[in-house]
Amino acid sequence: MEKPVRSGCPINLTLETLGDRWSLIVIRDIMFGNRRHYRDLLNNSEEGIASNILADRLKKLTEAGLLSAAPDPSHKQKTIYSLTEPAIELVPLLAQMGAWGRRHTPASRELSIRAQLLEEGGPPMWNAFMKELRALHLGARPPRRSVTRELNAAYEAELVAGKD
Amino acid sequence: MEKPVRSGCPINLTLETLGDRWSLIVIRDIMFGNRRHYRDLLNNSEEGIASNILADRLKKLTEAGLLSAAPDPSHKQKTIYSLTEPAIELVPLLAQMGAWGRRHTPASRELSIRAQLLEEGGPPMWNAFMKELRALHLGARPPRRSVTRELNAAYEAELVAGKD
DNA sequence: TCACACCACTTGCATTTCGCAAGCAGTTGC
DNA sequence: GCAACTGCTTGCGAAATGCAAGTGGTGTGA
Repeated sequence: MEKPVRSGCPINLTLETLGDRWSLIVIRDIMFGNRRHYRDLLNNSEEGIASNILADRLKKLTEAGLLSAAPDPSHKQKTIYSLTEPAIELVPLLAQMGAWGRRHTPASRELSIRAQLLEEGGPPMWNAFMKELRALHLGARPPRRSVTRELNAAYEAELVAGKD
Repeated sequence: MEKPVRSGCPINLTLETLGDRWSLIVIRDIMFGNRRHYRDLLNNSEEGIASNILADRLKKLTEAGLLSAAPDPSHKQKTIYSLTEPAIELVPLLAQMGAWGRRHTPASRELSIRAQLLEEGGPPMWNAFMKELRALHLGARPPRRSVTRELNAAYEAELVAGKD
């Protein structure tokens, strides 16, 4: 029943679960944007994902063990999506993607302060951020310093400054 | 004429050029397998890429400035594909992909010694490897130490040892 | 010189995935 | 009680993918 695996190469295996145009966008929005509900992800995605694609990705990512879905206690109809540990450990990968895109992509605009911070911060900042994600998504003990706050503050400041 | 960009987020921009099932596989084979010709990439790819898809990706990656194509002086009919500097700077990203796939993927078999070496070696090894790629693909001055040789030696040894 | 293998692709066609718009049953807020 | 909102689903045309076969040109051995 399982989809056959093309090869055992770990790069290929990563590509088989995440190698499409939307999976990592969804994870990015949950990770950096802290969007935890379907509607949030659907409407507040800058890229405009289609509803059926979003539903499909949420299902597949959940089946792949990268997300977990739970009912929201404050609202019977809402489902709350959380990152799992494997997804949290995508932080270094996303940091590298951001860094590469920022440097080598034609249209890379200035609106990438978070990628820049993550790039400059390097592994220590990634680790701090991952700790914080574990607190938010896995219920672990929260760290003292909030990297998310730093990232978002910088992002908001930039939005106000040079809106496009 | 250009395809519209979904958003300026650098992660998204990276995904728009590399976010499909084959682009990074092709780059991986050129990068780690040193396959420089169409036939090489077609036949020796473990994943079995289709010929039309390969042609399409080579074209797109060349247009995106990640590969360059040149006639092979030793054989008039052959085209030799080289990585460009932006593609070489994907080494950290691919290293992270390999590391993640090795750790979090169900079928990740032992046949991933290169990913492990690259993971353990960290940024210093990535940099050494990138230097060597610049020598191979851009005609830069070759470094003293060959990381490629190390990686490939380890890979061959493993192939002999635990063939699957 | 002539057949034959090899070169980088193309072409045609069936299957799968994507993307858009609309719809749906249940829930909440006023 | 009704409109707005919840997480999805459905239908359908368009695009991407995968497979097999073919094309025109070239190097190579007899």
